[in-house]
Amino acid sequence: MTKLSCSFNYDIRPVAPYSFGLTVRKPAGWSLFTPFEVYDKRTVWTATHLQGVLAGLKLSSTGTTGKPRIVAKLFLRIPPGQVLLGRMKKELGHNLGADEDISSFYRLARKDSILKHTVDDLYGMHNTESSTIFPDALLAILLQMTTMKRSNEMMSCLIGKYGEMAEFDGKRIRVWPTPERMVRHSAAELARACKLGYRAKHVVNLARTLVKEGFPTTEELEALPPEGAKALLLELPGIGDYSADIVNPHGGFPIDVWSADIFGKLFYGREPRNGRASIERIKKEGMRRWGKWSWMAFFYTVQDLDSLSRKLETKLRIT
DNA sequence: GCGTCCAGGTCTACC
DNA sequence: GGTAGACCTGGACGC
Repeated sequence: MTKLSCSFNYDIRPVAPYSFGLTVRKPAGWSLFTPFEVYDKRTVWTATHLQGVLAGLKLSSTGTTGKPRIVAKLFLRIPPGQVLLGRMKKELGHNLGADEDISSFYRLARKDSILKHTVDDLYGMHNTESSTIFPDALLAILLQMTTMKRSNEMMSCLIGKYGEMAEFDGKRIRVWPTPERMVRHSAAELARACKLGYRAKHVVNLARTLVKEGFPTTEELEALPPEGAKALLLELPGIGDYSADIVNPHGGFPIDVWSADIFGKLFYGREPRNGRASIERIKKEGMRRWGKWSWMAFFYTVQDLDSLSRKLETKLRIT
């Protein structure tokens, strides 16, 4: 347990439209930084690593979607220097999607027969990300070749046993483990403790690669061309085409068996007979249709399945 | 109760 | 360069 007793208050002014509620607590249940964060009406308590430092966060909205304002309270173990604090604030704003102008995506979406519904339903929702690729990469590995129920069990166990606990503002929030923490453990131990099966060796090998060879941060990957970033991600153990599209901060169109059913119905009016065999075809169609906005299109669609099912009179598989 | 199949992919050996 | 088969685990299903 790490006590974070040093705190700093400041305001974040996101680029409008920005819905705080939809962005920090996404309709499909995707967490902001960790599955163990706590919500209370217009406030979220969460924790993550900023500039490599464990940080507790209390975030509230005092604005509106059209005129957004986030009141942030940052909790740290020891006082940082002014330069480091400034970098952490900037990184947090970026990770919250506060600096992202989504107006171009909205212009495309308004003309699209599927997306026009999603941007009405989820107006102002922004994409969010972590400072390093490790949490998303772990998530992607734990989603592979299993049911959602078991993925969630593996994820909870991994974070519960190996993630650091941040204590601040009367809350205790556990965060995704860092690669440095994971390299202390063997694949056999992880397989036994959290029943990760063959995924355990991917988790350990990935952590070892990141610690030993280093790897660009999310911000550094964003500075590369999208395909260059993806090529680097594909070199990592346990990361294939689908996982790379989840992890890539440029976004991708991460089609797996589950989403192939959904987008198959949306594109062609019916679920593919063989989901796995149709992945390539459906992925190509999504990329053709939405281009550089493919990730945002994917993101908005999967957050809005319930409403889309009703509006398009198409039963979409929620889980 | 037991055997088989398969689930929100990736890797490797083989051709 | 393309592709079949193996890979942990546990729930669903048929018998």
